[in-house]
Amino acid sequence: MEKRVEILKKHNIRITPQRLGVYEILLDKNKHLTAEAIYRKIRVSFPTISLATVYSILELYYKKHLLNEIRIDFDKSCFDIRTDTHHHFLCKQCAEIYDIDLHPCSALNNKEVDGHLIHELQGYFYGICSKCKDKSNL
Amino acid sequence: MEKRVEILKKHNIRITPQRLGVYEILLDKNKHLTAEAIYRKIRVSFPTISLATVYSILELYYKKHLLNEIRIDFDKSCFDIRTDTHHHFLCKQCAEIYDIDLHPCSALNNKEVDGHLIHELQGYFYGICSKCKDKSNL
DNA sequence: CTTTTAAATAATAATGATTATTGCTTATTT
DNA sequence: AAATAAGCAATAATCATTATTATTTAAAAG
Repeated sequence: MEKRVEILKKHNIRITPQRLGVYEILLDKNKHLTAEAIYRKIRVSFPTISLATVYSILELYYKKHLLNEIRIDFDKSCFDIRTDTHHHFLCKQCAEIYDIDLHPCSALNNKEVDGHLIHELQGYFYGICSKCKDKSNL
Repeated sequence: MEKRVEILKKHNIRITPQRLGVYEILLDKNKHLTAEAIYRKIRVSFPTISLATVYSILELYYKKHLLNEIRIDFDKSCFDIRTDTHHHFLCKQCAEIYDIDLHPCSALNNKEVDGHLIHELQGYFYGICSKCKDKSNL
């Protein structure tokens, strides 16, 4: 059985071409896509798909823990197939989002802070990315 | 000169009753208010104020670094007069937002991650707060 | 203290991301 | 192959935030 099909079935998700299409786009190297960006991409293979369908598929995947929704840009959500805990950096100049892996993150090693039970942690870094920094220094 | 007036003047902000009112509400112990919540509170003393004015005052204060905007709840921004770096916890049960101060935060001590220049860091923790946890354990 | 004028406010409309609705279509079950 | 439960497309609705504009007001100057 194909890998994508296998994963979706494992999570009790009914297989449809639209769902496979969205999943494939998410798997692509280009990460942190907005719903709108996914919509634009999937319309190449599914010209009649609607944006609402993209949202509903993303919501389904989120509930099944197949993706991570991040809101580093206040205006819109981005979606990421990486579901292990990691953080994000948003460049204020080029708007690119980078993954950030903090190795010895004290906050992550604890299950609690101030007596509160932690289920999830999102770290959002804002600044100027290395590429833009280099360009300014020319 | 009154304290609030002094602070606003120091930041080259023209004094208006509406601005003083919003500032007073932000100073109140009840932190992390949404624009809507601030609007509801200030209408007691300024019944004709409009929500757009509240937003414009908040934007002004943000640009002058008099407040911090957080987006721990995806749906709406919250505003906080604490401008020093600290993090936040959102209880999934009661929706209360708590301040989190991480003492030895490795991420904060650095000015860079992966070669990117950090200007700002927002840490959002999600889970069950101590109060709700205690209630469940009765 | 009045006049001036540049900025702030109120009222309202517009925007834009996300969600809800509904009738038709498709995937699984019988 | 028929039945049925779920998914989809199209579209409308929602809701936070932003833009617009005419009116009002705060600060500066006379």
